[in-house]
Amino acid sequence: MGRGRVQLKRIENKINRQVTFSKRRTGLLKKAHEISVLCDAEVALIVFSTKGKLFEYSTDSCMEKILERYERYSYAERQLVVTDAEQTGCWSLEHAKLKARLEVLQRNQRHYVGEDLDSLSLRELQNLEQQLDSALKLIRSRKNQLMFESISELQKKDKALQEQNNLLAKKVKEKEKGLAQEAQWEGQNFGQDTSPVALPHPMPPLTINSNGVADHEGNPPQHRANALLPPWMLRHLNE
Amino acid sequence: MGRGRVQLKRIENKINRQVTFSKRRTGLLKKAHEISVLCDAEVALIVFSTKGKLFEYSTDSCMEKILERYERYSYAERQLVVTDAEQTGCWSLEHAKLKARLEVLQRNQRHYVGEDLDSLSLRELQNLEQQLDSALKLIRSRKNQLMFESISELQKKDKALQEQNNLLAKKVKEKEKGLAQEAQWEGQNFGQDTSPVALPHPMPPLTINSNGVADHEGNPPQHRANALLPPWMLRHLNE
DNA sequence: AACTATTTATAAGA
DNA sequence: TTCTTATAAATAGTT
Repeated sequence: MGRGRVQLKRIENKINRQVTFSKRRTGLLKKAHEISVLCDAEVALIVFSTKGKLFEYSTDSCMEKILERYERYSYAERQLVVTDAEQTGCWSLEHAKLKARLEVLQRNQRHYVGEDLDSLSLRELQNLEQQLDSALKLIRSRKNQLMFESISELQKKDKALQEQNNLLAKKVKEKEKGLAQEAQWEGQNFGQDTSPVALPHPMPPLTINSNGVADHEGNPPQHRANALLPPWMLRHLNE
Repeated sequence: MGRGRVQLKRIENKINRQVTFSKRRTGLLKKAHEISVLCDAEVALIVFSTKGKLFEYSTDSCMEKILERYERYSYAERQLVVTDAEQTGCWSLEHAKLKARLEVLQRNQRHYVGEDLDSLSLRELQNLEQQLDSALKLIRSRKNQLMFESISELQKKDKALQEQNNLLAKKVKEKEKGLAQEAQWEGQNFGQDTSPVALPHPMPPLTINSNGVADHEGNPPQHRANALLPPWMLRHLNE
């Protein structure tokens, strides 16, 4: 569009090239703006002159926004990359993957606590129910195992303490006797309370089914555990 | 440049806009390429259509290189310089954070499906149990709601079909009468089977408790639902 | 997707 | 650079 045809090759005359650059750059930016407005498109145009000067146009002056959109779009399209610039891209890809995975997990997590269920189909709900149901069984089993371990440990301790108690009581009695004799001999007596200590919580007999699972039928399990256990046991639950 | 002036504003006619976009896009890309070659400039052009489709041109197909150059240039210009190392560090920090969060979520997720329970204390187990228990309640409630919705919808359909069926049966009978009369007159009869079609699954009466939750006590819920529903219902469960 | 009447862009000249 | 102008290119409306 001018007084002569132009071949598509670098203009060798420096002045000419500079002039043409100036004119065409103006035209290009104008056309970029036009298509953006006329056709409701989002355009980003970046031009570096030979000398390194920057000219740019972007729809609504949101260059960064558009470039980000571009990155997202083109990463989704692309697959693997290698060079320096591309290594950066690869990292960002990793990042995007991580993010996506995180989102999936978070979504699942919400489902596991019973939130956001409206987005699930009946089939999915059924799977979820099944999964939670069996998880719950495992958890209860483990919980009971831990509780019974605690109990038997405490029972052992209890027994050991009682024995020690008896032993001490015996010794004290013997000492008393000796002292009584000395007192007979020396006319003195340092008397003490030496009756055996009564244990506060005699353990009830416990029966456990074969795999260590106590039965939970229907009702709220959390109250259940508390109701079954004496206070000292609850204190023991704090790990 | 066409048969009429064009005002610089969005083309309202959708078809026109789409056509114009296509034409101008071609022109724009061509011109971008031309200035790039003729004037030895580096050009990056990104266009998103209204519908979100991407079109791009970049000198030597090095979009990323040019975008990086742009970032450097424009950051330098804005004096918002973040050094390369800093940028990397920041990004890597983000990355690490994401990863950590992911790990936490994954750990939780395992607990939610009843795995890796040995690492939990009795207290934690109890919390988990409680959480899953209430989630399960919510899930079952939602599931039942969905099922009942399906059922009532199908009941409606059933009713409508039955009515239509009756109507059709009536019509056929009338036609038959007419034909019979004709046959009397003409000595012929084109008889057809005109009895109403029997519906295969008459719905049982359903009762629902106030918040749409059917009771699940103890046993495997997945078998439960299947056992409760006739085969046609199960087919309906595939969302 | 073609066609073509016009408008627009721009090469060359001043 | 900028303006002018002849001409090439682009494209709006039409088929």
